[in-house]
Amino acid sequence: MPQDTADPVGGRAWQRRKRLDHILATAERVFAEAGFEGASMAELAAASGLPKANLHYYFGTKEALYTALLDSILDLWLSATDSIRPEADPAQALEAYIRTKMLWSRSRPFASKVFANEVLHGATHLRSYLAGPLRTLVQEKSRVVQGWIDAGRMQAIDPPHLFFAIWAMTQTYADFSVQIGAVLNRPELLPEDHAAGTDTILQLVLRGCGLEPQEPLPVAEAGRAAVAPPRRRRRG
Amino acid sequence: MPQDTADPVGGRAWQRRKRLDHILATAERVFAEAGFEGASMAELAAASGLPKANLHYYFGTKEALYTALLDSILDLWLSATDSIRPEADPAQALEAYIRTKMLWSRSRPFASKVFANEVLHGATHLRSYLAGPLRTLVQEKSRVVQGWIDAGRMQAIDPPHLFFAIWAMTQTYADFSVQIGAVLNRPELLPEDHAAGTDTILQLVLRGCGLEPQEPLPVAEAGRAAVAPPRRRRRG
DNA sequence: GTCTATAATATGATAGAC
DNA sequence: GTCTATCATATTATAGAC
Repeated sequence: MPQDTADPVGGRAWQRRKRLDHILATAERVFAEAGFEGASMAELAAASGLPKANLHYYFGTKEALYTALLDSILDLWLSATDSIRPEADPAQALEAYIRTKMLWSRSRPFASKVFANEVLHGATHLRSYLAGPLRTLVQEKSRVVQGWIDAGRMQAIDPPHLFFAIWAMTQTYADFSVQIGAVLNRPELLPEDHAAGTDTILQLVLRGCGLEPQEPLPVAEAGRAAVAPPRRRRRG
Repeated sequence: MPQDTADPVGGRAWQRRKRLDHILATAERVFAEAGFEGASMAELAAASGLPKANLHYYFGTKEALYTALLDSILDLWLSATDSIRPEADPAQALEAYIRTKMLWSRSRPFASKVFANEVLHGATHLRSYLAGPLRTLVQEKSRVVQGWIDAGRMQAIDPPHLFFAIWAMTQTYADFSVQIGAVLNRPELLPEDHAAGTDTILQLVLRGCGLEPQEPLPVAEAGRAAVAPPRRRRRG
């Protein structure tokens, strides 16, 4: 061992990274449930099984820990729109986007809640992200959607507001899961609830954009037997 | 003045009521911006122009003030679904409901944020409301919607999840206004932004439920001129 | 690098003068 | 009824032993 700058796999830096990730994962849950001010360093320490001072050693301040957590969430956030490309089929692209967002609401509900809490309270730590990368992304993807509209490939709609609607409908299954669970009379949301939500959102967006196969419409002519529900795959 | 139990208009009780309402109105804004733990009694006092002890005199504890505020918000909340009645026209009823919800997102954004914050953090103070009056209401209104579907008056859809989607899309213009404003590059949302949002939500829901006049659909046949946007009244 | 003990401050709540 | 002064506690943060 001629040099002590070496840091092989399993070394100190890796140990450190592992501990940082463990703290961040715990903080995601605690901050999601209590908010920034509602969560105390004592609570965060207890939840991660470490002494309070240890958290300060790794992150300095509570706010630094919080912003590190936000950064780790935003990394994930921007990549979801990959399916929205000019050459893609509009229906398939929107469906893939909605399914991806719904998957995250189920797999990363705490991340969604931390983000929601931050925006709800003014996005003090997110201003530059919202007005920067996010706005750029929405502008870019809106041009793609507008291109589909101009080419007659889908019904006209205001593209940015379409994105706002999709974000709202998908993220509500994470952020407002307590309300949805209470209304559906469940202790917590089941996979089939997410599946039914996905079906509903897909129907609203795809039909709303004129992208669903238009089955015989039940317009003014009642008296017919109830139309069969347009059940999609992955039904619960 | 033979009896001192009299309390005419302009009397002490009225003064008291006025002051309570003033405190609640201020608290709505402060709690919306900071959350329950994030808002301090000192901040609430400063915002309402009263000494801290005065707030404690009127409400006792911070939590009592907060729950009083929540109650005043819930009173408003349940009345929005009045238009959803069996004999109503589905399209008109849903449109009226969506417009009412959007109006509140514009006129009472702080109330919406307080509610959102409470649900986001587990709805500790709202459990009985969510599992009680709200669930009952959703069940009742879902039967109405299912009746419309069974009568062939609209496309099949999962009624509770339709309500979740409408809540999410409309309330996002209050709860996430900071994000929407940042993306649209505005210091704050303009009336025309709310109008464009209303148009988008109406299109998704009404067309999504098979309730919009089905204009010539731009299905597979491109090469045609861009279809005219289905602009609704009150456009910005 | 890790953790116990403690400092410095902010907060919810109240006693008691007016 | 109203408000100033103050208490008791909880919180962030750090000093310093190991």
